[in-house]
Amino acid sequence: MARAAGVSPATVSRVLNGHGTVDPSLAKRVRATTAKLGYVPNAIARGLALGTSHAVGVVVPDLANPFFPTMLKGIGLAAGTAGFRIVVAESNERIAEEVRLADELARLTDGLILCSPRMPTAALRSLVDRGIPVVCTNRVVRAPELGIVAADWITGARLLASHLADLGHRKVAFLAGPASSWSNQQRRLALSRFEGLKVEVIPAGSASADGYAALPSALETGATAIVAFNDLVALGVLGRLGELGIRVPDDISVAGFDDIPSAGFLRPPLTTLRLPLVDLGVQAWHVLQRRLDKQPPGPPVRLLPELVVRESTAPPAK
Amino acid sequence: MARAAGVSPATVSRVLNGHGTVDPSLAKRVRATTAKLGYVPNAIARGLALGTSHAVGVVVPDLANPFFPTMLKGIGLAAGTAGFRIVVAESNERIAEEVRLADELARLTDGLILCSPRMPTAALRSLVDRGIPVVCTNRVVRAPELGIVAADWITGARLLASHLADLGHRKVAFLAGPASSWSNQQRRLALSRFEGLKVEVIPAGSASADGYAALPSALETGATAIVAFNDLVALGVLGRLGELGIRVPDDISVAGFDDIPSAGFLRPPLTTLRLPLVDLGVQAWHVLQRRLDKQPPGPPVRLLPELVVRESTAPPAK
DNA sequence: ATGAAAGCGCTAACAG
DNA sequence: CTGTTAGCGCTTTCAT
Repeated sequence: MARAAGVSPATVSRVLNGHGTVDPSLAKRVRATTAKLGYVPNAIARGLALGTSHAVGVVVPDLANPFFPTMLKGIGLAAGTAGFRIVVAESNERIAEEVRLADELARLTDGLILCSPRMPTAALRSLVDRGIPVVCTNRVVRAPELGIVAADWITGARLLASHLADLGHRKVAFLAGPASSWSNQQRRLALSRFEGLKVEVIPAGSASADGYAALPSALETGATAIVAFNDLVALGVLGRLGELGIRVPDDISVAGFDDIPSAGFLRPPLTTLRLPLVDLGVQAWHVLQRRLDKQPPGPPVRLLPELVVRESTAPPAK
Repeated sequence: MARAAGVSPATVSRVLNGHGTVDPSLAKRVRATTAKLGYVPNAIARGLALGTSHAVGVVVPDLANPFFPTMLKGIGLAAGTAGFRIVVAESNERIAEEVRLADELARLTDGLILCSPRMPTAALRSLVDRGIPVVCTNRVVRAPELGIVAADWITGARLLASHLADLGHRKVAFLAGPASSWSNQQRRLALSRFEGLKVEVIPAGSASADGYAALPSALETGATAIVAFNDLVALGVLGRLGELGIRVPDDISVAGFDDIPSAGFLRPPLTTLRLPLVDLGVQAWHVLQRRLDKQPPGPPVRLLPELVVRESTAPPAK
């Protein structure tokens, strides 16, 4: 390339990166040549020389849950503005896979955003101790150099519990998500501790099929309302309920978490806790950027979910 | 690292990559040292030296549509087995963005998988002409070195049309997707050409909100069945219909395309055309792998969708 | 079987 | 303002 334009590689680098200063006529010649040859700098070589890939790794448990893609939009948006690209990997909710991916991405990129990670705290710490800039979303872990951006599910779940209690419910079934999920623990805890509501915890999972499968057990508890770990699980619940001819909210109330895009279009529209997901992604990027700049991550960012009351919750039947 | 183990870098490289042959005792020492230091080879430098990144880029129009994540699972699975990583980017249905991303990823990776690309054929050809291994899913473009993996929507849509006609429907409304979408064109074409079914085409889009918004126009046509561009759009339709108190399938039938994971959990469960998405992803990888090995892509792979009849379709009311 | 040396494509420091 | 030089961290001939 340099030869084709009759200049040195350094000059090419200068005009392409807008550093130093170059004689306009030379610059023009270089640009003309790059255009003619369709030349594009090799990002790998550039990364090696600069010691930075201008890419960050993002690992998510499950892309099929709209929760994560929505957050990715936010991360991608903010990172793109700063000239960074994101590399996303999916762990399929498997912890070992998650650790492996984080490790691998760390070698390849400048930093990591771990979304709702399920890995042990020690593994998380080890990443940080290796000097890798990492931010963790939806999980709070005490570690000085770890960035944290998480929802305040305790307050959020209390909002929901209080909505249900106000409606007159006294006993609710909570269809729990993955045990290793911090969000799940928080939601369960807040619900259980709420005064005036008896909550039965039924193990379910994070997918619609899990909700579908767990519904009968929830029914057996005699609860008048069902709170699902997330909207996907609630969707499965709604499906099974419809199949059984049990009406929502007349016979039983149902609520979820996350407010995925479909939540408002279901029949009945789902009452749920909305998290500003795009914003959450943007914030995660900003915290990471601070770490990339060798600055401390700053205090944990906590986002408050908003209760979205739709038609799936109502006073109990009797 | 090499010094720490008291050997040359070449030897380290040999034991880590299992190439050449090294004295077992040396190999052991190297391995011990790598373990102690927690040393991991720098993927970037490795990429430069090898001339390959062992990564492929995947660009999708919209991660929020479960269609794409599901396919990504397939690609990731197959690619991972072959020691490749995938880098995914989202174009948000914007054509210019899509072209830019493809371009950028091409510099960074060894090959490209473009999912349902909306870019002009010329742009697609330009990528191929630059010698980049690329495979295109859900779009058929004649170009010798371009790999193609696509659904046979013509046959698929005919399956659906015939199901509807057999039920007794004579007039259906098709809520069309993005005009630049090949799938949309194919589906619309096959439907329109079907004998014995009058189809009214209503512009909608690819998201639930588009279905929700377009429903009134569809109703005005007096159609007894609505076919949505995809399941997400159908979801919006179902939501609006419920809101209006119009019963499905008693008053009107609804069908979609794709069979996203929620389709079976909706009320009523949605009749739709299922594509083996994970398999589609796996196939896309295999075709790309052939190109990475400098082989021709082979003939276009066509997958036949399967009609999944659930409860959202029934004979027309009157 | 092993080490020394060259080079992947680029950028940054240093001369001129 | 521009070319020359060195080097990013690794792999791979080529000698030994």
